[in-house]
Amino acid sequence: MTVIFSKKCEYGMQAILYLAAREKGTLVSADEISKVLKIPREFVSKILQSLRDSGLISSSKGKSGGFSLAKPASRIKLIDVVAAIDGLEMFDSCVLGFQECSPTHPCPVHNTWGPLRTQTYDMLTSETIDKLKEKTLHKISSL
Amino acid sequence: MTVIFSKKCEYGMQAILYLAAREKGTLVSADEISKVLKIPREFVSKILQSLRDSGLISSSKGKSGGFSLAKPASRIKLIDVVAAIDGLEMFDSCVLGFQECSPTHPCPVHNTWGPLRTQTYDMLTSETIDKLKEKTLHKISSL
DNA sequence: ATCAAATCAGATATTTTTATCTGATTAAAG
DNA sequence: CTTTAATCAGATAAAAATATCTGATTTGAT
Repeated sequence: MTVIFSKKCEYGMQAILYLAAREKGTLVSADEISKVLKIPREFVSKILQSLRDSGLISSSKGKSGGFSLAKPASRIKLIDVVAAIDGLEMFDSCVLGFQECSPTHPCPVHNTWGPLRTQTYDMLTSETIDKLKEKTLHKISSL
Repeated sequence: MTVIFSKKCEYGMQAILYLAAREKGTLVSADEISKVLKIPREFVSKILQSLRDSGLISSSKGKSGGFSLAKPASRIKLIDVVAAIDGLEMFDSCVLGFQECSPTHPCPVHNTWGPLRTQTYDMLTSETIDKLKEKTLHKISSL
């Protein structure tokens, strides 16, 4: 049973949205993120580390350390998080799992699937973390 | 890294499409399906068994036994295979992984994601195995 | 200086998915 | 009636995804 993105990726998107929503110059600890978003602490910690490695967020160690966005929220898109965690393979591999699936050797749903995939990609590319800030605040307040 | 459907589901869709394309009253063995579609024999065998349990295909044992569609290809849709194998949870769970995600407590991408998901669902619902028969034949001939 | 609170890296554990093995059963054909 | 080619059920194995543990390091505050 699949749900588009891996748990890691879902958590990563939640976390980075939370960072953007929560941000007022202060650093946010993995512990806080874990508690608010109900993600296992050590797991979200690893995910945050990988997002840092990808350059989307930055971290500082020691007491009162934590995480923050590495660049303006307006310059971070959902697709960046997907690319960093799940990769973009899903956007150019065959939905029916055929090895080669191209315009010259299309799978049976190649043409109907294509536009849907493109729309999905475009959506993830146009949604910046910044644009989603208000909605994230609302969502968080209901957790 | 996710690709929408599980391997099982991809293989299941390929196999049922193959059955429809291949069908001229004859039964098709798991071995043939495995070879043509390059799916591990015992694995596709299990998948075929589960599709039989779901009532989409039927099987007969013994020499010259094999599998065939359990009903007219025009009455089998891709969504039936997805429902049988991966389940339909992906069509009503939150794409960002939030526990509750509803119009009253929407996740940040609830409204942009909704239409895309609906379109995807509709596509899988309108594509019958029968309609995809010709395209499947073309695809098979290139394997 | 010591303590406390945090990240960090690497190892380990658990669960799920993917794949294979074993042997039983069935049924057509020689 | 024996052989052969197939499904079938259940167990097992291997790989990947998810989650946890351990202890080291960093850094601000007491």
